[in-house]
Formats: sequence, structure tokens, C-alpha cells
Amino acid sequence: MMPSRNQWLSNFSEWFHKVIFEIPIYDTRYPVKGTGIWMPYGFKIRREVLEIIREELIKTGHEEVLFPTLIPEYLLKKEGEHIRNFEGQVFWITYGGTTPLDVRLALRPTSETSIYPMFQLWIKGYSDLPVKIFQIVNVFRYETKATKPMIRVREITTFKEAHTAHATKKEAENQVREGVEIYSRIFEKLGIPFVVSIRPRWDKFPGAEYSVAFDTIMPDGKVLQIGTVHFLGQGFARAFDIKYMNAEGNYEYVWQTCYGISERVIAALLAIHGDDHGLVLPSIVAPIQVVVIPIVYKGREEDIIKVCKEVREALYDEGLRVIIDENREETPGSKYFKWELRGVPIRVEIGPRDLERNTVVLVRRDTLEKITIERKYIVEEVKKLLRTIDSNLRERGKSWLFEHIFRESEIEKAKDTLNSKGGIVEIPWCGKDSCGQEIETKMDGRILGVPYNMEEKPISSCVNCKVAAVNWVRVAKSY
RNA sequence: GGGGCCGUAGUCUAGCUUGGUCUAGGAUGCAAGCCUGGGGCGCUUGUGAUCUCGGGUUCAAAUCCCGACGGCCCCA
Repeated sequence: MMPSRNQWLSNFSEWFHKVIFEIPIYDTRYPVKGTGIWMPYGFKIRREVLEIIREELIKTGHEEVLFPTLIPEYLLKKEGEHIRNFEGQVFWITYGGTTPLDVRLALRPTSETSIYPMFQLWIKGYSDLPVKIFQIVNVFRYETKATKPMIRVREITTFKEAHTAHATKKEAENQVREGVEIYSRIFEKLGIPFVVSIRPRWDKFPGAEYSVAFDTIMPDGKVLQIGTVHFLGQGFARAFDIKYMNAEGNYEYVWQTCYGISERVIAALLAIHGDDHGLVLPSIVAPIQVVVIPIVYKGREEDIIKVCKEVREALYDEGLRVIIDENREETPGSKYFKWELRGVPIRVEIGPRDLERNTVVLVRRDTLEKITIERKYIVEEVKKLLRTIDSNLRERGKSWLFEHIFRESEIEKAKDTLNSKGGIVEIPWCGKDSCGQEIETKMDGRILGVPYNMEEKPISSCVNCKVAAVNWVRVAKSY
């Protein structure tokens, strides 16, 4: 029996709330708008995700650091475009105890303006470059729209931001490409399908020359931005006077990039693989990869528990995260629901029938398919099945995404498609900002940007102005 | 930025329009016991809400009014 996806599909918001509350993963009842508590199970998933992110960054030469949360007002205001876009959403500390502060302190909305003054001190010569650092911190944004757990929050608890500085423009542009590759690998590992777009000028990161963004499609058809990579050029370097001495003995501004991922990636991870029974977790991030459930009948308790423990040991010795749910007060059926809700990839059932035949029953979470195997093959079978489940999830995620990307060459049809099917609609675009913004209004959607790394160009004309189109552009309803 | 809706045990919810019958009903959860045990079993008993907070109207407020806080939706 394949698990249904009716509620997941038609009432995603409710599904998401219910799942994160009941497991629990994240408690939204804390009385400050837009904040929440990572509960133990959620925290474990978060930690596994962060480990993947760390690993990919460290592997590519990034070093982890930690900057202060507070930014003095004069630093936050150094880069004009940056502050103009953020000032509406900055939380300010204006008092120290009962004393009004002479210099107001901002709770960082992002860390460029706290990190780059230090770059100015650290970078003197060519040999100090490139700098590639990252930190995983909380940042604060006074969101005025309705908040949503993990997706739109006022305290972003899990903000991984990488910052780099380079001697040449070319190097920095290569770094943007590396950033995109790193993020692609991370999402691939998590089985999260994505598209990469170059954000339109009016939607780039404030202070950047251009921004590349990763988007995924949620069950309700709305698009969620799950990662961004920004080419900063020399704008911040000029504002913060970050210079190095080149071979000719002249000072030159560095070229910079930055890129970020937040807990939205966790929201996407939970959402994309889920179904009406709850979460379905890829084994790489599952806090529990295998749960052993004894089917205990009177008089056979000890035998069954003994075999369960042997199975647990065997799997544990292979480095798997495995537990036995020994609770005697709860029926097996109730346990099935409990662990399915939590997305445990494999359930092992062992009852009297299995004892007699030296078998065990494996149940895979993604399809709920039951497989009876000989007990002696448990380790190989479980490992194999975990790989199968992971790749199945990844493929299902990709199919979901591709099934929700449409192409239209006429604006009314594009709007209809977007409204009826959701997802992403690709349309031919002349490339002009004014046309782009008219398209957003006419389609009642948001332009995600033009596809990153897509060679193919449209042959038809711009959906809005009918001038020859230069690019496909992606439009979607977004979070 | 503009407009609208909502807030009752841990959770979901009835009651609010037409103030009094509410000592606030139900489900779920939780606790204890019996019974079960290969898909949320059943039964018994118990537990839990100064009706989000503050102010106002009234003889009387969960119910009407104002504000704050929190949640949700729509439009730009």
C-alpha cells in the first residue's frame, strides 16, 4: 500500500504545522512573533543537515568562524544600498540597562557589515587572499508580513553565511560558480530538487552586483528560496576600504562574494519528502535510521526481545542509528504510526512467526512496502534498502519539480497555468526591467530570474512587449 | 504598505449572532487499572480552561466596545 499524499498536497500548511508540532520538531508557541523552539528531534535533523553543509564547505577550503551578534549603527550604514534595503527590518538595541546608548546596536540582519571591517584589518597583501570563511549563526529580521515557522521568521536560527575575498574579478566569479556547485551538492545529498536562477536586478541582494538563487517547489505549488550566492564586486570593498597590495605595489580593492543558506532548507527537506503519514527522511539526516519493533505475544516476550536485541546490535555495529521500541504499554500499530510520523526510513518487525522461520519483516517508509527476509542477511538488506530509499526519494523529488515546471509563450496562458497548476512557468522575456515588472503584475507572480547555466534561448518574442526575447524567465508564486 | 478574519484545557473544537440557562460541552492527549498485541483496539476511573492579556459598557460579559500581544488570509 503506497501512502497517500492527499493532505500533504491539498492542505500543505496544515500538514506542515501538524507534523512539526506533533513529532515534535519545532514548537511555535513561544510568545514572540516569528520565533520558535527547536525540539530534540528537530534539533537532531538540523544538526545532521548542518554537518553536511559544514563538510562541503570545509572540503572546499572554507574555514568556520564566529562573529558578534551586535553591529554598531555606523557600520551597518556604511554601504548605502545595503542599509536602504534592510533598515525597515532591523531590531535595535537602544538601552544598556537603564542608560540610553550613544551608538545604537543592531541585531545583525546578516553579517556583511560586521565581517568586512575585519577583512579590512586582516587583508594587507596578495598573500592574504583569498579569504574564505563561513559562520552558522542566528540573525534577526523584523518581518512585517505574516510569519511562518522556519519559512518566514524574525529570528533566523540557522543562518549559514560564507564570505570570500579575492584579488581579481575572475577569481571572485569563479567563487560564485564554486558556491553554486557546493550548494548543488548539498541539496543533492538531501534529495531536495531545485532550480538555479539569476535573480532580476530589482530583486538582487542589496549591495551585490548580481545574485544567483536556488528555489524549490513546495507541495502547495509555491516556490521557496533555499539558497543564494551573491557576486558583490567591489562595492563593499570600497565602502569598507578593503585593499591589498598587488605585484606592482599598488593598492587594489578586493573582489567579494557571499552566499547563504538558512533553516528554510530544513523546511524544504521536511516538506518535499513527506506524505499523509508524516515525514519521510533520507537516511543521511534521519536521527533514527532503523526502528526495531517487537511483536510481543504472551509467553514469547523474552525470546522476541532477545532476537530484537541481536538485530539491533548487528545494525549498530555497522554504524547505523537504530533503536528498539520496547514499550509494552503501546500496541505495535500505534508504534507504526508514531515512527512513520517521524520519518524513520526502515522499520524492522519481529514477531513469533519470524522467530519460527528465522526471518524479519522490513518495512520501507517511502512506499510502506513490506519485505520478509532471512534474518542472517539483515545487515546487507538494510544497508541496501536505505540506499534504495534515498535514491527513490531523490528521484521522486526531481520528478515532482520537473512536473511543475511549465513553458508558455503567451501571457494569459502563462497566468492561467500558474494559477491552476502552481509551480514555475518559464516564458520568453526581452530582458528589460520594466517589462519584467509588468509581467509580475500581469501574472500576479514573482520573477525568479533567468535560468543559470542554460544555453538554450527562446525563439519567440517577449510575452509582454513582443520584442525578440533574449532569455527564458521563470515566474512563480513565492513564499 | 492597504484590507479582512481569528484567539475557549497540552492539542483540536462547541458555545458568541439574540449578554443571564456556562458551575463552559465534546474529541484527543495525559495518569491509573483491566484487556489486548503482525496497522492508531476496547472498557472503567481520574486529570486538565481564572474562556490570550489590559481597560470599558452593564445589575450581569467567553459572548458587546477599545487597545496590546499572538495566529491566519487576501490585495499591492
